[in-house]
Amino acid sequence: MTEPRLNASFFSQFARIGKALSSPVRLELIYLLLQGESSVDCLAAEIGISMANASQHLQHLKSARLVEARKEGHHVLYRPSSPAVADLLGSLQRLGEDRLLEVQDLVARFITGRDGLEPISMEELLRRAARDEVTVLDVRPEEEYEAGHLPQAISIPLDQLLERLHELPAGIEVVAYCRGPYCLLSVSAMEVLRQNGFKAFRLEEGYPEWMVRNLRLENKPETGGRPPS
Amino acid sequence: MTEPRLNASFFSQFARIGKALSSPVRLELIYLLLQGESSVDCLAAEIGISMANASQHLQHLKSARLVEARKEGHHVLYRPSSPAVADLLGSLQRLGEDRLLEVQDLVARFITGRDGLEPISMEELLRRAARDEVTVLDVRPEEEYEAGHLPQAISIPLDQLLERLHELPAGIEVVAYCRGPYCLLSVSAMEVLRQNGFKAFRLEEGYPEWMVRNLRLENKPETGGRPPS
DNA sequence: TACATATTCAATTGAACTATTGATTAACCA
DNA sequence: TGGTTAATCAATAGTTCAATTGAATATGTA
Repeated sequence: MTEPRLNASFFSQFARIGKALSSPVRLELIYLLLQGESSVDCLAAEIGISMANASQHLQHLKSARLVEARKEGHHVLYRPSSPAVADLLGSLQRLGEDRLLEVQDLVARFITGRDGLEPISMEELLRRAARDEVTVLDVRPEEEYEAGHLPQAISIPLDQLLERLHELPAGIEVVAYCRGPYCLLSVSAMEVLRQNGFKAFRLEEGYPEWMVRNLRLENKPETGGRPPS
Repeated sequence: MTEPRLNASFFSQFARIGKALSSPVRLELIYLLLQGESSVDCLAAEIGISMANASQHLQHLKSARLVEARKEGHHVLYRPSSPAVADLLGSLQRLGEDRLLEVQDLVARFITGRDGLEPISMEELLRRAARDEVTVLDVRPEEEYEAGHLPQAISIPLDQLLERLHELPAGIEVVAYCRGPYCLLSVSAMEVLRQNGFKAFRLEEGYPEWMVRNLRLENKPETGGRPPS
């Protein structure tokens, strides 16, 4: 009988994906790309690295098939290659939060602990939204909103929030969301809103989490923007 | 307003986990540990590497909190630190199978394509098992069976299968399972069984996949062995 | 207590990875 | 056609990583 030893090349293939996830820079690139497709120079500027460096990391991600690229004008636009990427990053984050004390520390320090701003859950949001009790506010940069957002959400990027507060319906509570549990945009947004007399909450999950969960819902509610192709 | 730039240390922490997943050897170690806890020399022997090398990789995994160790006699037994590890590896495999053509090739060559031995699904198995129509056969090494197995499964390791065929109830079809979709034990088992007149099928998923899905079931069926602590 | 076994530690080697720099290609615009 | 911008390529130096070897540390057994 042939010894049914599994070829080691299986594991080498999966290790390619592991390698892609092994650099903080690449993880941040993926994280940003999950907000919507973006060009190399935007990404480089957002992270604060050189374009050549960003380009190389993106090539690395592309060769592991985690992202895809298309050319438009003089820009090359990268995007995640599949919803399974969001899923994988979600698993990674869950495990990290579960097992790495350092992450728990950082979460407590930067997010949860900030003067009792407890977040609300997606279920809670959907419940209140169904009864028109809330304004859903997207505080990410405008391009990310345009690449896709939660249904009924209105867009006011955080840096314009103060001067555009009048656009928000008065007397209705506001739920702000951003890129995800580790993004601080909605935390700051809540502080601004509360200081200006709004009853405001923060959605813990962000757009990528919503995408993942939405894909698993049978009856998907109308999506606001185009889903990432 | 303070620029709410997310500290790069978040990504560095998650990259620790990515690094742990970036070596084929470490992936294989995790894969084996998902079958049940095991000692360093067993793992080293199974993979075919030196003990010092295995030890170092295991320490690497431990420092990323993917595995834990306990001492028993002169053996140190390692095990996955959390069910979330199985979940992460599942996500990784799904993405790999989805995106990496090389994996698809290997799967087709070694597993699916082997003379039309189409596998059955877990749902199918549960349906047939409920009506006592099948014998569920665990063909992994005995220690792995003892560390945990599917309900009602009987254990005959592949290398003993030929001489222990008489233990299987005659006239009832057999569903063999092993470590998972990339494990060839159940493929070989099917061949042996069919050559000896049994109606035999292969469960595509293995023990780890069953664990993950079982954890998500509300009404969990009685577990056969002890769940990994 | 001495010995054998299982595991880890420490040091070394060569290979692989990261970020930087400057040069090069490709697409658009005047 | 020449200029400008975006992106990639190529070469480099510093760093990290993997596997090997041999020594050191426990832990149980004769």
